[in-house]
Amino acid sequence: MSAMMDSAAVAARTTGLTRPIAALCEPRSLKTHQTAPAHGREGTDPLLQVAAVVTYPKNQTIYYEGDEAEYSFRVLSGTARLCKVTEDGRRQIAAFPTAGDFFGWADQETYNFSAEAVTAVTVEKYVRRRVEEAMRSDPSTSRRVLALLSSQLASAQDHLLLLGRMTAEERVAAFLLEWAKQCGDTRAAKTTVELPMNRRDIADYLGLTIETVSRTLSAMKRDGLISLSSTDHVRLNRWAALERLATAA
Amino acid sequence: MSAMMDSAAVAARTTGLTRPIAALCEPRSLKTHQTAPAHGREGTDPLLQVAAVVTYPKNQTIYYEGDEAEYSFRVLSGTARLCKVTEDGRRQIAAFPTAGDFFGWADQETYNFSAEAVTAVTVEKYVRRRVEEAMRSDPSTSRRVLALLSSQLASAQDHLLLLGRMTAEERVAAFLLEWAKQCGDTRAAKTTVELPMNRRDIADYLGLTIETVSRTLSAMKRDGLISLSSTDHVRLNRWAALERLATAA
DNA sequence: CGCCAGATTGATACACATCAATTCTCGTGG
DNA sequence: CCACGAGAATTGATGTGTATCAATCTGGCG
Repeated sequence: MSAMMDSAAVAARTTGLTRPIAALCEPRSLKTHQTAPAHGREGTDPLLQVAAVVTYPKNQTIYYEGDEAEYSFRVLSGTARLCKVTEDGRRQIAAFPTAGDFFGWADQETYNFSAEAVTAVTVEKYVRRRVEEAMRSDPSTSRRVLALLSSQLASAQDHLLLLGRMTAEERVAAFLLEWAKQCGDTRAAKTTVELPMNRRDIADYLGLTIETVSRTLSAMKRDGLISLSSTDHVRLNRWAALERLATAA
Repeated sequence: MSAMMDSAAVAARTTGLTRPIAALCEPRSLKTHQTAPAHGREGTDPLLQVAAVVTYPKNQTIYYEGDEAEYSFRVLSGTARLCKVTEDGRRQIAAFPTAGDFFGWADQETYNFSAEAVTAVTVEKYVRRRVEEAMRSDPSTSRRVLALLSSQLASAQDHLLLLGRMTAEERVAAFLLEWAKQCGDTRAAKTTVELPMNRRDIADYLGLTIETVSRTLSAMKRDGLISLSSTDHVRLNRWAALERLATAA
């Protein structure tokens, strides 16, 4: 996923692609990597355009908390982060949207979290007003959006338990498993997870410090739970043991 | 606390009232008739029922995490709590739904948090399948549900910052203000907030222990930020100071 | 009045943060 | 190809905020 990063010192580039709203209503899991969509390349009339495909380079801000919530997004490839920073610099990351994930839907006027690119990230960018129109005419669109939202809600709620009640070790274990699962690595005995984000991002997601994350990973390595082939490649050696930690058994 | 417990050794009681789905979406009025009282956690024919008004006594479970998510709810009066408990007994409360709040919507098959009555709580109980039908025929219902869901999502995300990055003092300040605001007490210089939940509930909502909550409240009292006329009536003496704490300035 | 669950307060422990060096990684240019 | 930075990660020493353990205290109720 770092292949395209360099060329992306350029700011976000908007293609002229038009995407059908159907992409939102697809009944099947959206977690499939879909590369360049069918090139419909119809008229560039912005009014006819429902979704544009946009790529943001690593670390670029997609939108700021407080911005008018004019667009919503669906990730095609790469990883983003949704975060909030206090006045004195403390940061909390709410989620790392990856391929198939939806973000930026706000019913209020403004976004209440910022969105940034962890790696170079390609998204479908929807004009919210258009999506609302589509929902009005097509109930299945509503259902799809509803499903996406409620799955986001469930994730956020699960994360509350992690932040409120889990130990550092449990948080890290939960994080590794969550990432492994969503990478599609289905509990194969020994899977290797690639972590696109750095230690600070992980720490801010887990409500810990970089040092604690690092120490915890080192301890897990020492105990044989994981192996670290490189700083961002983790092999899960003892899935069951990690599961036990993650569920706070 | 045992005031009503006796009369309420009985399980939740379903009144004969029929509520139109209109409560969820102003314009329409699907009418159904359903008078069967029936005790227990169900007992009425769900197929005929769009929304029944049900009252749960203090501390009764409305549904369990993992139950099939057949109903969703809207609070008419009283306070509920949405919580999750780990195998070893740690508990996290995600929210305290009060009048007007919607809960129990899950797109998955099962609830992923339990719901319990903090005080006696009266709710509108919707058969989800019916709501889904209504959404299919009336887009405004979808919009309404969507708005409710996304506001829940925003609250949950805000709470992530609190649990992940705030100190005990900041958490308690944020909690008091949140409760004061949602009680409609509009920043009158000195407002008194009534807390329907006990210290354990507060602690489990804020990711702290009872002792820490208690100590923090005592310290705030000592410093003149608040007054405690009784254990569950807090007067906010210095709103601005509390706001400063709550926003982690 | 006296019970008892809930709340407060106190003493101490400990998990994680903070402060402070290294060590690792990797991109860059000689 | 290797030296060289410089940021990122790790590791170490120490501090501290909150948990834990343990008494009281309080207020509603029989």
